Amino acid sequence: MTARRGGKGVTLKDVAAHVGVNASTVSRALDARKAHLVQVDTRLLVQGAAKQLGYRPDRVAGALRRGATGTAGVVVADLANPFTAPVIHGISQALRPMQMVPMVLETNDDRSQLEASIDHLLSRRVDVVIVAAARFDDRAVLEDAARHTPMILAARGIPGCALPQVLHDDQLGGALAAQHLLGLGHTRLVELRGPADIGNFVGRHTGFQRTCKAAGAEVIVLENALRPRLEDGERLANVLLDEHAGRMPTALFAHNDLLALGALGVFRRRKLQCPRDVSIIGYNDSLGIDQVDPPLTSVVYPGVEVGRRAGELAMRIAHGQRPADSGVLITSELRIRRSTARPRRA
Amino acid sequence: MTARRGGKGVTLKDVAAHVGVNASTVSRALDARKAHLVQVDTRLLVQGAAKQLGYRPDRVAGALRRGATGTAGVVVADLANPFTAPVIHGISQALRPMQMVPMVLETNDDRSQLEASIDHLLSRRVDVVIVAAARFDDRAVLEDAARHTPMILAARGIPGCALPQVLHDDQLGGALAAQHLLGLGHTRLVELRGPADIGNFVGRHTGFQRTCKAAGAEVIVLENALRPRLEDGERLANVLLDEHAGRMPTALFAHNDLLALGALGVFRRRKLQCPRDVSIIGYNDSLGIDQVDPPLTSVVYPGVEVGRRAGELAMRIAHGQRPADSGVLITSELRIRRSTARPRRA
DNA sequence: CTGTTAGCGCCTTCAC
DNA sequence: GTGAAGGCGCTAACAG
Repeated sequence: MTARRGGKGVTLKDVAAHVGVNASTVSRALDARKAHLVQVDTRLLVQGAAKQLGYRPDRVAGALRRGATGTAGVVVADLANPFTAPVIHGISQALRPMQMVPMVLETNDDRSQLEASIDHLLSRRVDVVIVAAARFDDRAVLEDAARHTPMILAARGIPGCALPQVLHDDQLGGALAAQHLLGLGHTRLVELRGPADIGNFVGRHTGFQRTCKAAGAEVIVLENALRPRLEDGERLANVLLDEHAGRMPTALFAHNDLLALGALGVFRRRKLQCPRDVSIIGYNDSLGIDQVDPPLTSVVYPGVEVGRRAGELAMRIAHGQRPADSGVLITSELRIRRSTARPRRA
Repeated sequence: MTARRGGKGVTLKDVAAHVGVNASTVSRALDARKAHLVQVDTRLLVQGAAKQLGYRPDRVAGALRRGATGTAGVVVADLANPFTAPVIHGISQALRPMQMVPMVLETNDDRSQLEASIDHLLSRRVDVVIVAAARFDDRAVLEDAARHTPMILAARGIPGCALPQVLHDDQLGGALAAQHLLGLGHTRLVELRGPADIGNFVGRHTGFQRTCKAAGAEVIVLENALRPRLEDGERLANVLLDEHAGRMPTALFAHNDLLALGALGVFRRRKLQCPRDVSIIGYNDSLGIDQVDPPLTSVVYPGVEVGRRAGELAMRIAHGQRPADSGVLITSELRIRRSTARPRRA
């Protein structure tokens, strides 16, 4: 079927020679945008020969010539975090119709890996970079890189950053969580906070804190999680039980479902029932979280939507349209399940 | 800090002009493998100038010249499936030290999208392709593509395929599941099978079936899931309850955790208790599956390991070492939790 | 409509 | 140890 020459690929020249025309003609005949410049019968001839010889355009050479590679960089913190995959999935959805391909790199929330990733991507001349791994102190690095290649922030924002940002409204999410718990009658609450240099967690905290304050409720302050994972949820829950035993809160807002699950496990082991003794509310509405015991109330994180919108914005930018809306906030909603209830009579 | 010229990037020539040497010298001075060919002081001069001007090598041009792009294609079925992320994570771990960058494409288990993905990747001249989305009838397409660019199969195998394969031992996994259930005393079982043209599910089925047969146990045959997701688990569980009400099995082996969770939900709604009325065993040992009610017994799928091994093999191949071991099987283990128990007295 | 020419930025001979 | 030249495969600009 597909032919091959001496170990190397078939080039435009080969096709041209085979048909007996010039390489430029082949180039034009095979480019949808220019095919009309070529006489119908030669075009057909060329297309036939191309298929017969198994010609596949070399987009590396094309990219060098044109200055556009048809690739987008995607920088994420951690692929293993269940929060990440939907975002990439959304980005991927937006790229496909534009025939763009993502290069996906992980930072592990490490600054030098972020820099290395950006370096790789810019060296490979991606047309645009989507950063879903930003921490506050990465701002200078990112803004600097953006002077060479357009960049946008997705999923994780940096306040005041000059780059376009496509974010979820974490502040609203935090407020929704607070409203729900306050509405149930809780007056002493606690937060399991994610790292303080990641916008999402700051937003969730701000929204939650502000809403609780306004209602005159008490919020116990715990240290932030180092990484918002199961183990840190366990650690913080133990701290809470050990150091605040006298004044246990009746409700807990975890900045993500993993932290919530960690806490839930510790509570169970230490004989506290949810929601009887503590109501728990998570964040992300992760897959399967409704099958947990008890099914977890959680703020929906619309990861696919965030990714898709970021991807769409990136595509517009890559194609030279610098759009007016240099910021998108995607709204939240709360999925109420059985892990939250009225507090027991005090 | 970083400089820029009239909207374009800094090139080798710019650095050369700045130092007053030839571009070849700059090229050599900045290439670790050739730097020794350059006098120490000119080398330092060049390196200084490069940094000062903010020179960043153009790997697109380099790739054209050298014939290697330093990129690997990664083809997955579905990024939103929790099974996928760990595999990519593992691949990513293997690529990083080799300074290679993955281009990640999704097929949605659709043949034409698989072909389009491969086309994209080969056009962009990736050095190697890792396919983690293979279905049995993709064999010809994949083997054909492999004549142009080295390809390997990861996570999902095709029996008898000529490409190197890095797989998990699904047959062992199915056997482990069966042994566990048989050991508990179950004699009438059922399988929630994934699609029949995906190697993993065929392997799980074979291992399970064979082990049950050898023990003389009865396995109820249900149609395969169309997609191994929650909804299909629900659908098949309903089919089971509606059509096999008279002879309900006491144990269920789901080909993945999502199918298991779907079935679990239906059973609960229809007043069957797990594990009292039905034992359930899943596959993948997904994150958080131990927090479900009841905590799910599951066969571990070592996705990160599979990805890492596949990535390592791909790296060796990309660097020209065609290795002897054209197949790797990664072992399984069972995580026993509370969703499986002895059957009730019949 | 088609051919010719001239690079895109880099790296690898081959000279010196 | 360094420079000059050529070309990877493609496409845009300019002729004809």
